[in-house]
Formats: sequence, structure tokens, C-alpha cells
Amino acid sequence: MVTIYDISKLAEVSPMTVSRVINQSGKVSEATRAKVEKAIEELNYIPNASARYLTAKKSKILSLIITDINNPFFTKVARGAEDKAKQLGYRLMLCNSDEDIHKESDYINMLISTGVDGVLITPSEDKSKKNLRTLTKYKIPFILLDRKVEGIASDEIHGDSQEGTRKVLQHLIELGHEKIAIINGPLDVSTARERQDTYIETLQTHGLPVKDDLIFQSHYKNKNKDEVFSKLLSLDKDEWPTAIFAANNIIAINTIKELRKRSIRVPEDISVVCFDDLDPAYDLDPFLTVVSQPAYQFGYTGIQMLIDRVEKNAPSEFRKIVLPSELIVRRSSASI
Amino acid sequence: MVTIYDISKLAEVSPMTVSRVINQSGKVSEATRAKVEKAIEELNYIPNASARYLTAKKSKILSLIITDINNPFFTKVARGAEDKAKQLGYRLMLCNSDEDIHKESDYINMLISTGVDGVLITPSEDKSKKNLRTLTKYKIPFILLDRKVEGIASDEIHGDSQEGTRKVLQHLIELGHEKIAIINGPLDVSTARERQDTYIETLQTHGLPVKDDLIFQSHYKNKNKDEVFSKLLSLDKDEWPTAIFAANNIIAINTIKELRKRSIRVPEDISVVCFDDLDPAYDLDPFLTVVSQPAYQFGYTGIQMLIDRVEKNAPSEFRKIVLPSELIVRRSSASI
DNA sequence: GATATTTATGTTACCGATAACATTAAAGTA
DNA sequence: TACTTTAATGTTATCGGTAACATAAATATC
Repeated sequence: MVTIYDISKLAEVSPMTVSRVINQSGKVSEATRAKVEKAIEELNYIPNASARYLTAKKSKILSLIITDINNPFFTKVARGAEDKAKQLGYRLMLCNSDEDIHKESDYINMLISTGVDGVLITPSEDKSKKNLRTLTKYKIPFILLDRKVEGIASDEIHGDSQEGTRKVLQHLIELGHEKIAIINGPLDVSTARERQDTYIETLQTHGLPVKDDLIFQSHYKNKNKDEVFSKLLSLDKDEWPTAIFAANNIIAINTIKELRKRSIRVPEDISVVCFDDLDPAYDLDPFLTVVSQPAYQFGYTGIQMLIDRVEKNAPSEFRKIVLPSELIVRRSSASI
Repeated sequence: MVTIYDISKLAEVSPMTVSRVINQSGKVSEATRAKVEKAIEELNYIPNASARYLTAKKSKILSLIITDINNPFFTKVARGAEDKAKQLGYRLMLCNSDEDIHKESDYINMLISTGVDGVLITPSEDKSKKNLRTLTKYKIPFILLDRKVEGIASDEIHGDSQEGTRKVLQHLIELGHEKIAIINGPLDVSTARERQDTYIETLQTHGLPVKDDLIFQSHYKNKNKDEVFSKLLSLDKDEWPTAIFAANNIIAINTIKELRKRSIRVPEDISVVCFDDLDPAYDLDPFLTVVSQPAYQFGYTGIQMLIDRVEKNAPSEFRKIVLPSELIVRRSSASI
């Protein structure tokens, strides 16, 4: 390993002078600067981040914690985050909590241990509060992305669940649907709560009945489909929904798959709509009607906010950025 | 920040004893161990990774460098890598080189600076050699994933480009296609070279002519589509291919999109097949005929190999693992 | 020309953890 | 009982940088 001492020997100066050259701090004559730079080049010196961190307490590393790396929504978030971080001279550690509070906890400890300067996080659920408190304790700023957490005040960037839900439900109602089911994420995630509340509210506004047995609790990833479907299938014929609002893209995909398995056609027999768009490759055969959120911008702007906070350029009160969502009507929703 | 000294004061022992408790090294009496653990718990102590690294030269961090975080193939690789790393007590830094040699270079410097124990890398192209040499210079072991690099000997894990290409071309030939084009990745990527060589070889084996103007150079991500298409469209009617072999999934998707833009139907007018499967959500409407590679296992086994190397459990000669690919016939390929 | 100021460089101590060696107390052995 | 061994704990030095202070040489000021 090449160190600052190797450079100092080769350039015949003190290690401190080398440090000054590297950091462009203090006064260094042109002649010595040249000598040192030559030595650095020659030995292929790369500064040791750990040693630096130990004195400086700044790592120039940020982290993005997402809950599902296989969801194209989060992939786009990651891409935006990465671009912004790179642009402003930070490195990004990408962590995938998998909607699992324990994995999230492990990652947070790891990040503290590593000494990241800040964290952009999609908390897995309300219990994430404990993990976020740990960050606070270690004075590591964080921005909540996509989801809020009860009892945690912080900078936030997220979509407008209410507006989005309203748009997509109005779309269904305009198509003539009156029996609309919701297959939701877990209620200890803020977006799921908001979507459900707005679902109920919107139905009521339009004078439609809200039926408990058309409200299903599922999971934002790939779980307990069976339970939801056995409940759904046990409904009387005349109670069957004519449309399903899935709280995210993964749920929607799973729902359509399960329906088809049972020879129920979408959209002929039942319409399906959801939050969040799919992989761009889907443009090939645009099928699913969605409320799309600007995922890339979530990441891009989120990191910007985080860096503002890290570098203390942010106002002392917390900022909340709400990004608009857009209804994209495709073939999975049809009039009744 | 809580340090080992804070713990040592609270527990009334020396810092060294605290260190022993944390690392379960040396002898510590049950009574002191309990005292120390209580203090650690109480103060919520998290060891400082930088300080540790400085003496131990072991970070327990690995890195995975991929070339396209928006490609579901790599997302699955990442997932497999993450699972294995976590399972064996390592952390994973995910980097996205974006098929860009300079970004790759920056990331490698950053990883050296951070002191990662090893790197699982999909090199962006043959020029990556320089970057890989830097790793070698810093004695950081790496495993080549998916792609080889000329002049670099190392552990490798990749798919069988030849077998896969052969399978998918035979499939087309069996369907009666004789004019088969290839839209390839850049030839300074090993997989592209192998696919092209095998393309030529397979056509010849089957007594089919190999025509230069049916061989197109594109990019594994989202570039120079236009150039390829203007060339393709300038072909005489009777020279037109009846099938296109795209060297990866992204190229295939772009190809189909461009064809459709020009009202050319797939598969009625032209069949399209490719390497690598798409996002699992595509199962909804399985369209593209592909040669699928076990992406998850690329990551999973790749990290296993890397850790073997890092912990010096690997044989001194380099290992090459070749994973089989599988032809999945769907609707995008039809008989002529 | 003597003193004050600025510029360029060096020295020392420290960040938090641990390896290597040192010390003390307890247990085992002749 | 005296002496060796082992167990339990402590002390010191070090990893690679840098902040803070120190010093020497060059330049400016009166």
C-alpha cells in the first residue's frame, strides 16, 4: 500500500506538505507542488479513506436504502441518486432492505460504522422509527424518501398518494365502475395508509359504498398472494369487484397473474390499475394503467436535499418536497 | 460518537479488554465480559470501521460493479450477490459503471480508498484491463463476472455465450429462417465477440451464407439505435433478414420498438430473439424468445468465489465457472 | 539596517481500534 | 513451601492521515 510517507520520501518533503498538496490547503510553492504531484503520479498513490475519516469525520459517502431492488421504481430512484451524488463529488452506497426491518437495522449499523455523511432512506415501515432514531443519535442526517414514519420529523421527498389515488379511482369511476376493490400494501407503511384513506374518501365523495370485504391487505413485494386470493374468490358473484386498484406495480402484476390463472380476463372481466410504472421495456406492449411517479427525480432531488443538509446549506426547518404523479391510461382498464 | 474508551470508563476496564469482548479474542472472565456488554448495550456503541480498518487491513466490505442498473439481468445479479454477502457476514457496495470506462475507473479508485476486501466486476470493456491492474497492484482480489478481459487472468464466472448463441440460432434455423441478422454489442466486450464468432460459425455449420451487411454493431445500453436502423432499412427488399438475433435484452427491446415504429410486425414480418431474460413481470405477457442466463446465481456464486479468494480458501490457480443458459421459446419467434 | 510580517515547510499529537508485549493474580506442580 | 504455568487484565506503539502549533527563510515596513 502506498502512503503519504512513501510520497514524502520520494519527493523529499514532509508528509504534511504532501497532505497540503492533496487537499489544496495551506501554502505550497509551485516547485514543491510539482515534485509532490510527480511522486503521486509515479507511485500511483490513492489516499486511504479510513485514515482520513478518522481525523476529518467526513467520509463523502452517502447511502441510499431502498426496499426492493427488483422493483423498477426503485431502480430508477437509484439511478437518479447515483447521478446526483457523483455530480456533487459524493459516493453512494446502495442498500436493499427488502422491506425487512431487521435487514434495515443491520444496514444502518453498518452505515454508522462506515461513517456515512448522510442517508436517503425509504423506511420499511413505521417500526423503522427505532432505526432512524439511531441515525439521529449518531448525528447522521437523513431524508425520508417515498414514505413517512409516524413520530419522525425530517426532510421528506415523496409522491402525492392522495392525488394519485384520486386520479386513478376517478378514471375507474368514469369508466362506470362502482365495485372497486383495493389490494393494498401493509398498513404500517405510510403510503398504504394514505392510499387506503383516499380510496375510502374518494368512493364516498362519489356516493359509492365502501365495503370492507373489498379491502385487502397484501404486501408490497411478493407475499401472501394466496390469502388475498382465497378471500377474493370466496366472495359471492354479485359482490365481485369490476375493478381492482393495486397499491403498487408488483401487487398489480401478481394480481393479474393470479386472475389469469383462474381464467379471469383483464380488462374484459375485471379492470386492474395501480401505483408506479413498470420497467421501460414494457412500452413494447403497454398494458397496465398506472399512476406514474417521477422515480428518477425522487433519487436525484433526494440526494440534493441530503447534500444540502450534510453541508449545512439547508434551512433549519425540515423541507418537504411532494412530486406530482401522472395517470397513464393503458389497456388494463376498460369501461364496464 | 461513542468509542471504546467510553465503554472502558463505564465498565471500569481497559480499552483493550473492551476490544477483546467485541472481537471475542483473548481471555476475558465471565464477570468482565458481562460488565462490558452491559456498557456497550447501554451506550449503544457501534465500532468505528475506519479505525478498525487502519490496523486490521480488513474491511469486510466487498463490491459489485455492474454496467447497467436498469437492466433486470444485473438487478438479479445484484440480488444474488447481496444475499450471499450478507449470509457470510460481508457488506456489499453496489456500483454502476454504466458501461463507461471512466466511471469504472473512478469507482475502482474509490473502492481502493475505502479498502474493500474484494471486487466482483463486470468489466465495461477490454480497456478495463488498466483498472483491473490497479486492483492487482493494491492486492485486491477480483472475480470477473459475465465478461472476460483480454490479457487478464483471474477467477471468472460467466454464461456460455457459445452454447446459448448456438441454441437460439438453431431454433431460428429450425423455424426455417435463412437470413438471420445479428445486432451485437460493441466488439471490445468479450460476450459480443463470442456471440458474433458463434453466430458466424453456426450459420456456416448449417450451410447458410454469412453476410457482412446483416451484422450490426450496437451498444448494450441505449445507444446508436438510429445508425443501426438506417443501415438496416437501406437494405434491398430481398436482402432483408427474416429474423434478428439481438445480443442482449435491451437491444432486443429497442429493436422491436424501432421495427414497430415502422409498422414492421414481430414475429409476422420478422422474428426477434435475444440473450438474457427480462423482468419477471413480463411473465404477464411472455413475448420475447430468449436465451436465459441464471442471473441470480451469477451474483450468488460470484460472491462465494470472491470470499473464498479473500479468505484464501481458494486454490491458487484461477477458477472458471461457466453457468448453463436455457432457451425459452415465446411468441417473438415464428416459422417463416 | 532592524524589526515586523508573510510564506513555505516541518514537528507533534491525535482520531479509534488493536497487535504485541508486560504485568499481576490465581492455579498447578514438584 | 517455592516455583512454574496459565488466566486475566493492562500498557505502549502503530495504522495513515491531518489539525494545530513551531520554525526558518523571504519579503515588507519604518
